[in-house]
Amino acid sequence: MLNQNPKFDLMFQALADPTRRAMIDRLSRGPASVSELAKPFDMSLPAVVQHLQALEASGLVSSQKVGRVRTCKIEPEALSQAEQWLNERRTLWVNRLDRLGEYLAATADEEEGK
Amino acid sequence: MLNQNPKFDLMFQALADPTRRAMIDRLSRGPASVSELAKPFDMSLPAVVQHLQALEASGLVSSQKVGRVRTCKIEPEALSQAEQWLNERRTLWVNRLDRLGEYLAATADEEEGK
DNA sequence: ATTTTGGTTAAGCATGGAATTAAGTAACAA
DNA sequence: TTGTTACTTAATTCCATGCTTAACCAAAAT
Repeated sequence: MLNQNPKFDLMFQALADPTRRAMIDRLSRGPASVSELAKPFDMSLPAVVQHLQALEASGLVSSQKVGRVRTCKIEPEALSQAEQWLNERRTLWVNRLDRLGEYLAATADEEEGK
Repeated sequence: MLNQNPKFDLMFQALADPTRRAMIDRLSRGPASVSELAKPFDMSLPAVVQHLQALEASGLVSSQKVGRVRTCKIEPEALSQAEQWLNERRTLWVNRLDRLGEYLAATADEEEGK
């Protein structure tokens, strides 16, 4: 299916939960089955699967089932899209600050040299 | 107060809402008052202020009141922290993929040369 | 002094999210 | 073939979120 347009609502929503961030953290170290993913959490399996669904719906994680085990992995492109959204806004702001700094410096120079 | 520890729950929660992302987008172009921020939205002022509170609680935005107008601005450090969280996990995964690629390549070479 | 502007507080409502338990299915193992 | 493993589905509960209106307050303008 390879849907490429970023679903920021779902992505950031998915990232807002500590359980789901822990899952991403785990998956960043390599693929895992559902029950492997569930092991660290004091939580029913259906609860874990619901978190997983949130992660998949957002595109941050994908999975495929072989036999009876579903293996999950990170989708780095999606992570990257969220990253970029933040980066663009931040650099816009920071560059604006820089230009303001230059302007103030220039103005000060003029004052000095007048 | 200058609290420096990242509140990822609140940050990503704040980012999950399109109205709040639009506000950050607006603020990336420069500071704004509450009513300036509210203008683009078809929404009551209290609703906008509640969004703003979510943004401030997360640390992504700060504001200060002078006279009766409250001026809001982006906190680039907070943006950066969220960005880094994503980046660290993504690069971990990608590097792992690279090493796996190298391993497979090396194995193929051995096969070839045996 | 009165009105307008810019924002705040509070109460209430509707929807959605995180968890549970219980029951079901399908693959693999003995 | 019978049991165990690895999930899946469904129903339910409970709390959080996003929004509304109404009433309020204090600074600025007239």
